[in-house]
Amino acid sequence: MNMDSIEQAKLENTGFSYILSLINGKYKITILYYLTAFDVVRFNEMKRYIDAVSFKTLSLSLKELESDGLIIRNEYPQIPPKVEYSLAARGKSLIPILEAMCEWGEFHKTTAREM
Amino acid sequence: MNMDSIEQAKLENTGFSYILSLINGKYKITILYYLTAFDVVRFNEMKRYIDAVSFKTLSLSLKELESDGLIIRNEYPQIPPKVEYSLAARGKSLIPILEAMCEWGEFHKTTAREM
DNA sequence: CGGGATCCATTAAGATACTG
DNA sequence: CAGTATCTTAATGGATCCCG
Repeated sequence: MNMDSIEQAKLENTGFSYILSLINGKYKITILYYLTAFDVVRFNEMKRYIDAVSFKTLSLSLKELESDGLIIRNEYPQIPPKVEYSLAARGKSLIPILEAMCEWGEFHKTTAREM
Repeated sequence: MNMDSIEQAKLENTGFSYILSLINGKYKITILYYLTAFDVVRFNEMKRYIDAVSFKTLSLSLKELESDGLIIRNEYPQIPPKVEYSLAARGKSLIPILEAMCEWGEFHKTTAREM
């Protein structure tokens, strides 16, 4: 994170802005979290885990995560349909970050908020 | 991240949902990022770094980060006013996560998105 | 300079019904 | 089951003016 001037400090085209663009959206990190915990999750199963999300938002988020290469969509051509989502290699490489966030939250959620 | 059932899988009141609630909002992580990089940043200076943000959103985000104990607002009662923001201890403890995100992004932004 | 207040625009997200 | 389509609502952000 070496920055010497305001010009260099601009976030455009940095790795940081890149990762932010991938995990924006209310439920994306949550989706990744469940895929980390359960490895393979079906559409309606994910909907049950995150019951606040709507079909539309879930569907859109999964599509974006897939096109960003973070998750894999595996469709079984059968009746009734079956679609499984799992982490792609890129997504798996995010696990340490997700776990660090989880641990940070566990540790700090009970801590007093004062400085 | 041990989860054995759907019931336990619900995110309410977990550390993970807690940290998500702190860093939601389009620019909060970015603000923390700049405070990590520059230690002490004034209001308009921050506005210049993140030039896409509006005064209102920046102001609101800083206030929320402050009330969540992540940053410290230091006001100098002078004319013209001067207000400096810096990371609180809680905020500093997030630095490893921010750096991990940064590194992940740097490494993956150029990588092909294919599986 | 560092905001607050107000009003407006844009975007994200939700509800519901429907389909292969 | 795994979505899509449509419509509606909520959340977020932006522009502008103002003040100590």
